[in-house]
Amino acid sequence: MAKEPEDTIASRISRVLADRIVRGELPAGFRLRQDHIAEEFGASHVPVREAFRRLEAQGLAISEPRRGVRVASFDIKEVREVAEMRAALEVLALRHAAKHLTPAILDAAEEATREGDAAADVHAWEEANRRFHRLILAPCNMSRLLASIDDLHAASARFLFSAWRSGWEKRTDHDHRAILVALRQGRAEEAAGILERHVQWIGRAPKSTRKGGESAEAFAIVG
Amino acid sequence: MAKEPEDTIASRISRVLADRIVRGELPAGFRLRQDHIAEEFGASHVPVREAFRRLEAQGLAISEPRRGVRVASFDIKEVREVAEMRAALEVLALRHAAKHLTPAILDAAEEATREGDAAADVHAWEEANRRFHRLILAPCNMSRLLASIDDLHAASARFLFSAWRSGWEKRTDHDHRAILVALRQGRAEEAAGILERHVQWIGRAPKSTRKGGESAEAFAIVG
DNA sequence: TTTTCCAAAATTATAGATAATTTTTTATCC
DNA sequence: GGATAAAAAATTATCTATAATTTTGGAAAA
Repeated sequence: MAKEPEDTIASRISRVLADRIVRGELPAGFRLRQDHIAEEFGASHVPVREAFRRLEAQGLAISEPRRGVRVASFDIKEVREVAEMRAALEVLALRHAAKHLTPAILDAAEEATREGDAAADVHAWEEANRRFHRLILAPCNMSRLLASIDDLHAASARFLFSAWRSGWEKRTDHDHRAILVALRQGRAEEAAGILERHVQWIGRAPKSTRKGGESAEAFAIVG
Repeated sequence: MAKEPEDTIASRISRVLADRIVRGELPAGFRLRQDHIAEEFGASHVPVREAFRRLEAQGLAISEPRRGVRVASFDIKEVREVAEMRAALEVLALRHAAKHLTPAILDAAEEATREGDAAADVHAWEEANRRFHRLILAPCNMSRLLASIDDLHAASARFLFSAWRSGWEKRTDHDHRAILVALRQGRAEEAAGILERHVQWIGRAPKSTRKGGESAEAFAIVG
């Protein structure tokens, strides 16, 4: 039979909850009550508690002993922190991945870029964006590094979805294309430099902000 | 009352087990049986399972559904991976911490270096080394980043302890001193550069290896 | 009306019990 | 003797039950 990625109730619960947190269905500070969640999944609270420990480690929930678990809050400062960590780690991953990249992988990454440009909503864009990054980084073959980057992507996506509650307009991702051009021509360091600046944009207000200022839409959409 | 750092049985178990794994008391591949551990701690297996999830997230254990949890294996490739991640993230942390460093902090870091140089065994050295890094990085005030670095330090220490089963000889840590000199003189970028090279040495065989070759002692002690 | 205290309800953390799976042992066959 | 299969033991994953803690919702006092 087609075996699921993971087989335990705890891992299923943690995946579903992580997804809800990232998508903003569960808002920051929301209290995660173990019995309620257990009931929803038709399980007892034992696997729920295990799922909590996982979410905690991913930075998506915080637990206070005897006082329960809440969806982690995040402010713009933490978004910047995640962006800088991503920049540092993705550059590292790309430097190692570069020598293993094949034309087929780069074609798939270009396809992901096109799908991102054509995305009809923010969720579709995020999925394509994440796929792009994963495609060009996975060949580094460093599983711990990739796992860390995945967790950081989740945090980034959470910010993206929370900031982008309103309409979506298509645009062209020039950074992704420039990265691919550099990689195709074997200029890995240049690609890494573009990637670094690209990811660093997350959580920065774009240059031409109107006086409006504080609005959530005032942040650049990048990733 | 003086409250413990964390208060649940699960967190206590995970801390103790993490320590044993890092120190090599529990060898790679060793099977962690939940009932045995529960019995040792006078607890039930529920908190033990929660501790397992934490160790898994830290990369110290791996869990296969229905087949139990084992101490994570690690080879030289993973040690290098951890070293590179540490280099990338510690440089990032230091760049942010630099502007918040005070003479008092740098004095404490120098004291940690002296204690490392005077250390009588590998455990004392590791403790002092870790303290040095933590002191100069903590002022970056980025909790997620610091937590990641802590986990990577644990992985590094595990390698250090496994490689250094034999005698210990004192030596002087010139890198730490050079970093402190640069920081005292406000040359943060230079300090970051030294730190990067310093951490990158982990898991690299030293230049002047005798033909002996594969022996565990053939790796540089740095960190 | 606001504050303070106390009881009721909800919730967490843990223990003990059970079904299902994996591992080990033992017996059997070639 | 070594391989194989069945039976026994050990172990995992989960559920149900219970003690302890925290939160909630008033009632009494200021």
